[in-house]
Amino acid sequence: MGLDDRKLAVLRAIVEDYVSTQEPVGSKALVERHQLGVSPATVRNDMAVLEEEGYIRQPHTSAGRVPTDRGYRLFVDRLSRVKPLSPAERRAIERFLVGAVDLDDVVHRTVRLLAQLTRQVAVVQYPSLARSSVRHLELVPISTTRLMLVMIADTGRVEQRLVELPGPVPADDVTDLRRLVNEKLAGARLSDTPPLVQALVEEAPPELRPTMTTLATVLLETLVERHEERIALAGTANLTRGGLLDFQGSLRPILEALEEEVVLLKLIGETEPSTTRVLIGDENEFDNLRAASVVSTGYGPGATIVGGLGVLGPTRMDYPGNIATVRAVARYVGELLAQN
Amino acid sequence: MGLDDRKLAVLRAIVEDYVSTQEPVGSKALVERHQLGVSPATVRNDMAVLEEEGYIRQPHTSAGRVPTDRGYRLFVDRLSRVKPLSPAERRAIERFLVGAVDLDDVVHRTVRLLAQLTRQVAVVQYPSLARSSVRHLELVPISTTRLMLVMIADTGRVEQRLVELPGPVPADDVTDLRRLVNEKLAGARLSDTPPLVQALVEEAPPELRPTMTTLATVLLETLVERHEERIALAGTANLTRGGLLDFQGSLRPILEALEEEVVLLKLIGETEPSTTRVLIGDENEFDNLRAASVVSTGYGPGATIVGGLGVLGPTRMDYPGNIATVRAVARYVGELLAQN
DNA sequence: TCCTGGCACTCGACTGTAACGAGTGCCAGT
DNA sequence: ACTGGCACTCGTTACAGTCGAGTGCCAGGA
Repeated sequence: MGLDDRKLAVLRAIVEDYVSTQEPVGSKALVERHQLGVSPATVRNDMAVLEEEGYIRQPHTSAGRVPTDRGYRLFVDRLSRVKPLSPAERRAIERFLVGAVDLDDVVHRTVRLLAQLTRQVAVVQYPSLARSSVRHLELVPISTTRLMLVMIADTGRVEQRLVELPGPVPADDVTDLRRLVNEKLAGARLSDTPPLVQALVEEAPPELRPTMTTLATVLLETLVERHEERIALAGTANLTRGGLLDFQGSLRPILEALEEEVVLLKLIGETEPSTTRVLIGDENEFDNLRAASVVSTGYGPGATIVGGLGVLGPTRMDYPGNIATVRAVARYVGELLAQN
Repeated sequence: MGLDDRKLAVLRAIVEDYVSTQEPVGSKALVERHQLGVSPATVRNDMAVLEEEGYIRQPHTSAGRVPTDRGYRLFVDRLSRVKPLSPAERRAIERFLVGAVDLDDVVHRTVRLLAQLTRQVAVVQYPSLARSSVRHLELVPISTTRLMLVMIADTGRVEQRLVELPGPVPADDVTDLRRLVNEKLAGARLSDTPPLVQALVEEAPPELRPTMTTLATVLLETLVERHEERIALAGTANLTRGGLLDFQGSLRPILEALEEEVVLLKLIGETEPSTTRVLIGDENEFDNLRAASVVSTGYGPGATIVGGLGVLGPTRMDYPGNIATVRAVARYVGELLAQN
């Protein structure tokens, strides 16, 4: 159980070397590349202890050691300081995000930026509707029996949905509906809307009742229940770095997982306040992603969190660097959102 | 030069066998599996001719033959009939597309469906704005100096963009602007708008002039010039089938190409009327995709084409099957759009 | 008690050799 | 014009042997 300072230093050295060389690291190479002040034999003894405790393992007898998930965990928790970003990186972030005109634009730029800086797969969740407020609801007549419902959230997100009306509705009624809906819902948090929508139906003047009922259904369905979350993804080509050594030879499970929005949301969707989360190897709940790690954090204007973003890569990744980048990008995006 | 019927039959057999087995096919196996009515030796002679003409090649001496891009081309053009879809496939298409509520929804379902049916990477272009007409333009005040401009196209596409106004604009003016803009632009084809937008500015009453100018700039920028095209992608995990044999071992170039919208648009964006297009191997213009083939076609309500869709996979793909599926899906999507 | 040098051992990576067999090209015969 | 036969090619597989990185253990020394 006793892991003295030197053993920890050895573990740190193993993680760092393995991450950069991608090859099992042996005792001799270790003392050569790090100033440990002891001989290979001593390091070997330490390694034996570390292995017994489950922090490292040998791919096969007579090979060097490789960190286990548990080893990475210890490394992340206790052995690494977050790497400060280089000025070049800071500049890249600013340059990349300046000039975004749109929420869509912001999200796309962000996800590409993250992928480029970390050289991993990047994931950005659009501001969650559940954490947004309604800024405005617009009803646009498409035909006499069809409306386009457009909702604009305070985060800049815009959602639309076609509404099939039970019968023809004159233009004046649409104006009334628009007014009623906005009076009731504008400014409300999305998560608080269900009772308000209910009230809308009950308080509607009789002649608008059926239309309002339809509208209410769509509102609840689209804006609260259905695919209320959106995700942007970039950098899948980065999975092929380290030529098949990571991910034991098959990208298939990873690519499959990346196509599932639900999976991505669980991985990078914000949960706790604003801590950066690191999921190493099988710490995540998906079998397909047992060989992958995820670094994620929440972002939002000011102190509030409206969504999550992060990167996914092999367990053998540069945790300190990626943590720093993810945090920095999240902060910049937050500032950008705050300006709007 | 003389390719008699039997030689063509041999080529067809080679393509079919290679596509299904993924292994170079030899003369003996060929006569066993197809009723060619001649001996292996004869087939060998035919093969020698086919090789000389560049339709097939040997990976190495004493291996079977493999079709070249040119061979696939001949196969597609002259040796294959489009495979009729199985009833199961037809049912799958209908089941999948029924119940779509949204343009977004339609596109997402379509792209997943295509990926699933063909077991390739599927690409669907959103209805092109250039080929759409404006149904309605909405201006939503966000603050006194900011508007959200929302455009709804007749294809169901909705685009929005934040407009930073030169100065505060009262609500009444916004109403006027909305009316003016819609009077001028509603119903116009997007591609015809530039002169109309110009006229809008010139005809605007003096007090609205500066605001209208800003609005006009954004309109032109966002709706006509900038990322006016959108793309949905699915099935990248299918690239890993045939375990690295296709794509000579590295998915990297393919994944990189798939992240470039421009590339995808060039590949599946509609061009000629409504023919199905097949690009085999290096027939496409991208180095990264020399090992890939693309089957694509246009879709749209009725006879008009508003966008493209297709699949991308290894040159060794089931062309007749994929052509049939792509066409069928395009037709169904067209019908779906026509209903709205 | 802890560290070190030494030593025997393991085992994957690499090399060379040999046997195998799928597939070919060519030719003489029908 | 097709066919059977035959020699040849060459990748694949199996096996043996060598090499060397890396280990575990132990006895000796600070």
